[in-house]
Amino acid sequence: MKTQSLKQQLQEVRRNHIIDAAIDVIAEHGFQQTTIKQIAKQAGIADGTIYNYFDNKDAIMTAIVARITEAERRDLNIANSEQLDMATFMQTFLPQRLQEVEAQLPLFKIILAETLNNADLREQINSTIYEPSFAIAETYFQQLMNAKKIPHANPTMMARLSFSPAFGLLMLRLLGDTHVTEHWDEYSNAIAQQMTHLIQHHEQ
Amino acid sequence: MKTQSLKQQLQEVRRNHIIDAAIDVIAEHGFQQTTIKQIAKQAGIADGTIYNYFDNKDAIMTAIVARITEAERRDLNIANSEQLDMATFMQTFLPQRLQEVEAQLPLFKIILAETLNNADLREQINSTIYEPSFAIAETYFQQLMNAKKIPHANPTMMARLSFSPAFGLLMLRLLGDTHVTEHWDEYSNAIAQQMTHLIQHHEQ
Amino acid sequence: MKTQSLKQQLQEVRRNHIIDAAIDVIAEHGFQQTTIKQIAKQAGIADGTIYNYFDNKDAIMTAIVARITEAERRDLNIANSEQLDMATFMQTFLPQRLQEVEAQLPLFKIILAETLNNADLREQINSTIYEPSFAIAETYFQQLMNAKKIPHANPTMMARLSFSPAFGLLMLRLLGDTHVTEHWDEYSNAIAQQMTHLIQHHEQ
Amino acid sequence: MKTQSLKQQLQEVRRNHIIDAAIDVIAEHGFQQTTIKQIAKQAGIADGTIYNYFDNKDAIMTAIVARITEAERRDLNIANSEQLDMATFMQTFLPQRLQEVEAQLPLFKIILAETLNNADLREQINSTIYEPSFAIAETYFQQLMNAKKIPHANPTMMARLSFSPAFGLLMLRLLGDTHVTEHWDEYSNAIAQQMTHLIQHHEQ
DNA sequence: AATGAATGAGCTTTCATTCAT
DNA sequence: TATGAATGAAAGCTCATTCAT
Repeated sequence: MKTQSLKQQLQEVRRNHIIDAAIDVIAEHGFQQTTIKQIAKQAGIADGTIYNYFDNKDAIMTAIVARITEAERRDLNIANSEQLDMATFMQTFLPQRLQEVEAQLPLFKIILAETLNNADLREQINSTIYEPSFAIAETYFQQLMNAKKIPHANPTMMARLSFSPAFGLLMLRLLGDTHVTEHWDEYSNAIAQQMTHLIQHHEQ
Repeated sequence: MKTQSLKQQLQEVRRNHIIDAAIDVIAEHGFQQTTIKQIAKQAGIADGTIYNYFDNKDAIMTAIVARITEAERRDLNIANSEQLDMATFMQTFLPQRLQEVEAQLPLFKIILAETLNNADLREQINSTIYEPSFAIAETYFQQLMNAKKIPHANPTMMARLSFSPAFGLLMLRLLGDTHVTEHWDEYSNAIAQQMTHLIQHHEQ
Repeated sequence: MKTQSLKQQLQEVRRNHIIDAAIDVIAEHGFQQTTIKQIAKQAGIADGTIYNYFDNKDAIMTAIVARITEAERRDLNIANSEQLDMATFMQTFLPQRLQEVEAQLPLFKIILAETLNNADLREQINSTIYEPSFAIAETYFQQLMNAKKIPHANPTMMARLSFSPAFGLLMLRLLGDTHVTEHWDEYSNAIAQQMTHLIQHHEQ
Repeated sequence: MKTQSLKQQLQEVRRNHIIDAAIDVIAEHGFQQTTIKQIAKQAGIADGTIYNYFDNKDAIMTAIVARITEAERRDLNIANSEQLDMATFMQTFLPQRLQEVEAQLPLFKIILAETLNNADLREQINSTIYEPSFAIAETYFQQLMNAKKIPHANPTMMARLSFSPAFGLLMLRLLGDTHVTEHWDEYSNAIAQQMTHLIQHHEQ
């Protein structure tokens, strides 16, 4: 555990306050469309103050990405360490995570939109989150195949096909589908079931 | 069919030429990051000339959206009119459409990114493309249910769950997943199968 | 001779117009203290227009320096090519050049002030103007020494000592000495005489 | 002598400490380019503390100027009071002072650069240092003329012409001439000799 | 119709200055 | 008195848009 001086802790609090404010306004209109003035206003501070906490506007995006990256790394570690059996994973862990996603929707929206437009960020997200996540899934499927618990197939493709429904559902949510938004819990459960089903009956 | 004067037809050709150029450069770095100068250069014309064909920069985005809207409307009409049976639809029409998507990836990317950032555009896309498409699917599923060809379920939710895998796969592609990109045909076929499977065995 | 298209000539004219305006205002308050807005106002154009002719503010300084550099190079070539004997050089060429300096005082002031504060510019001026000028003078003195027309001495030091009076006078002028300003012609003649005298009676 | 309270003396010490720090950093890149933060850092204090000793940034420049002004006034008084004969002045006092200049080069550089850019400061320096210095020299030369120790001439012009070599040499030094920098003692002696020579043989 | 130079609003960023601690 | 975070005016620069040619 890190011990921080009071001053450092205050700095951290204020920095997070700015990131929160930034997420609020950026989620509304996108990163490029959001001005430093807007973020400052949302945070209730002056424009210049932001530059006491971030080198430049891009550094705010970096901090937002770091937030997701750290959250994901934590989750990956959990997923890795818990060594759940498939049934538990699919019926308990996955739906839970999908439901948790709800709290992070603005974050996902920001990063997704920016990732589509920014090759550097795309590369970064790919190498720090996306690929490691799929690598874990692939290993997992491979183990299940070796143990004959699921039919033999290409684990790389299987991983992508298995997670596509969840990705797609997330997109529908982000694009503002009313029914998905209003019945998010049902959908997330259904998707988890779907994934289980797909994995069990997978054939290439 | 509208008959257009030669002058109008020429106008239309040049307008489309500008839209093509715009799609090329916008797909690279996003709409906001693309300048009128870049579009003009790509189109081989002067900045000012663009304003003879579009009221302002936003109108270019509107035109890009219109292009997809029209393509979708055409496809919806076909889907509607052809009255395909489910097997044909799933095994022939859908994979074909997913493969066709490849040619329109830049277009999807642009519109997706912009849709995430722009509430007005989101609303517009929802009402002109998204909702009508799902409405058709819902009706279709309802008919299948009534004919007892598939199990009874909530067609609204079923539609969304059925198309999520395809949406998700498209996202993986847009986010630059190497394996999906390199094996697009296999993936699109697999997704079509998956959708069929999901619909057949749907239960809520 | 370069032949330029009309468009290029117009560009050149407008560019020079901006440089002229820049010299006017910068000579008043210095480069750093002068804003793009001030230069634009002096030139009678909008701020943004300046950026059609210069990449950034520094490029304006570079252009100002280039003006002096080119003028100096021209003069160095003349001095080199004319192979003047010492008497002619000291009594005709030098006073003439000192008097001509008057027209370029604002330019000298700007570059001098900036040179004192900017190590990069200092290095550039040193290598393109300062050192080549002294190199010519040193060679010249060396030749005179070899020909026994002047006493033997260290030509490097001699060059610097000989030109110091002229430098010093220029400084007095730039610093606003009233008497020097009002009797510039007399001073410039006297300095030329002084230099001749110094060279003739040089001893280290 | 003023008697100051301990508090006042401490104040004075800290104030001078800040001025020293300011001279160090300003000499590097110029007054405008130097920030209060840089000066504070160099002085080892906080930004805000500077404002306990100076009203604003300009006041620091004023203090730097005052330092030179006082040094000059002290020297002028000495020069005035000592009533040196010309030979002693030229051969002893002047070279000594030129060599002393070396210690004050950063100060000269700062003030020179700022004087070129700032008309108010120029006026101030002129009236407090420049003109009084030349006035003394003029009087001195006048006395020598009256005593027939030097040829009759215009003492105003003579003063300026006599000191130009020293000014010029100082400029070469400030502009970074390598040879002058590395042989400063030789140059300062030579310049003193030169000035003597010029005064002795002066003719207008 | 096509051009592209000119425009100026609006952006990011800097930094002298203030003031609560 | 010393601190340094907060402030916001003002800078350099970009770029959608206009319009004389």
